[in-house]
Amino acid sequence: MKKIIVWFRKDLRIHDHAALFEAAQQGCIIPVFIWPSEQEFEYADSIAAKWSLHQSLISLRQNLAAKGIPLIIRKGNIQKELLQLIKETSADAVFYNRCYEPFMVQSLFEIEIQLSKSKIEVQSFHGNLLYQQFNILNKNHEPYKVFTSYWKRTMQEHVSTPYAIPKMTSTLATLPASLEIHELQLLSTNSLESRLDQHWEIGEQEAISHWTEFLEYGLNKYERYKDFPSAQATSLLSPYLVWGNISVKSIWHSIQSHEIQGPSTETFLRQLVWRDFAYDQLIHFPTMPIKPLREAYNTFPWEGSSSDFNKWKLGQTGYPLVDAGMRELLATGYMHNRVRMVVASFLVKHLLVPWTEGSKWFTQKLIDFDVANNAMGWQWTTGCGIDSAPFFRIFNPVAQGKRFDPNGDYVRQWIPELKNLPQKFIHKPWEASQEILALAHLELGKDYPFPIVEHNFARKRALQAYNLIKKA
DNA sequence: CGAAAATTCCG
DNA sequence: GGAATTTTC
Repeated sequence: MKKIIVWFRKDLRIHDHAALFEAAQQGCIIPVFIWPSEQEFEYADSIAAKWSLHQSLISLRQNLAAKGIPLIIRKGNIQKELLQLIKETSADAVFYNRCYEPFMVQSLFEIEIQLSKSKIEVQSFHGNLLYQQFNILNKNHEPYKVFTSYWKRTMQEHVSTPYAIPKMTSTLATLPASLEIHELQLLSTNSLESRLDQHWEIGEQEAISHWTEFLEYGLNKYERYKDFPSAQATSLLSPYLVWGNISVKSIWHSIQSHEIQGPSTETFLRQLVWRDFAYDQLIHFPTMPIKPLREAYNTFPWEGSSSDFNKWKLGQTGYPLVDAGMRELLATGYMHNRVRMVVASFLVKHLLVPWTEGSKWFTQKLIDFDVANNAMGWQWTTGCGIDSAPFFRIFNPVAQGKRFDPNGDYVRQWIPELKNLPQKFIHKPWEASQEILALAHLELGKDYPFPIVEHNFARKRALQAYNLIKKA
């Protein structure tokens, strides 16, 4: 019987897993996970996402063990470890679902050369996105540069039917060596990250039950409330999509077959397609995580100070909505999407700190950190990306607060020192009179900072900086 | 006529 | 997002 290594990477599940299903049909399977030791691996510094990887591996190992299949875990150079494993198990084939992280693509290029030399069968499958991106090109056979066109095009594509959980057999008499999950050292000893377990339950079953509940009770409210951070109306699916606890194709199909359809359905599907669009960009522009797609931005006169950057990180900018978001991130590894846009815009445009610095902070802190989404998000905000917000669209943090957190509930949740301020001043405490501040037991400059930069000044300064590269 | 609302422009 | 311009009543 053919022995097939199923190489798990960002698809840590047993449902709708193309490589696992096909391998199980064709032979006996050897499931493998390898944590790359190279610093170039995009998730090497992702403290929060590594925590969720740890949980995801526990879940995958249990789900496979329940079927009598052991998961082999390794750490090191993936090419070396894979070749070693093939030797140890005398495997005939390697099956895997395609991943698009530049590090993985580069490593795979070398691995496939090695494997073809040693006559090992290699099969890759479509599994982690809705659509096969190399099929999605515009009429000039170029990648799409506008989301709406991309969306219209993908709406005409078929999303392949999810795979069932396969019957699996393992006939290995002796198991190759495997590390214990904790030996991957994915858990940080940092006190902030060790509190992630108070906010999240990560795993395949958790992902599915979470999604089922959202589909039943949350989706119909999505359109109306998704932009209000205090409404908790988003799906909170992103942490489960990073390591593939749940299959995005399964999500898509469960929405299609759901009896209740409404305006929320399309809005939600668009969000899933944005994720595909991010990967489409990453596939065509692998430098996207570190280089602006619009070249003029290579000479942008960034001048932000490290002290401002630190205040941003800690949620001490003096703008309540910005600070609430940054504190939510520190406390939970998560931030509402609307607020992500506001804090990112503030860092880049009000503080003139390079977007790559903000991107690094998100890389470390976000539980749902994903290379493609994060790079697209920062380039979108900065204005240097594909179909991005133009640079001159500079979010006013006070106006955004009034619009999306009208009662100030979100601000009060994450900035307790402001909790007694009346609604009128919750997004601009510096305008409150001494009397009102006293009543709210708030001393500005002591309990909560004055704004580190004035909005209109910062706005003009940003536009001036932009004018310098605009001519180029 | 003037104020307010809608549209357009910038990328 | 915000300023400038045009349309509406």
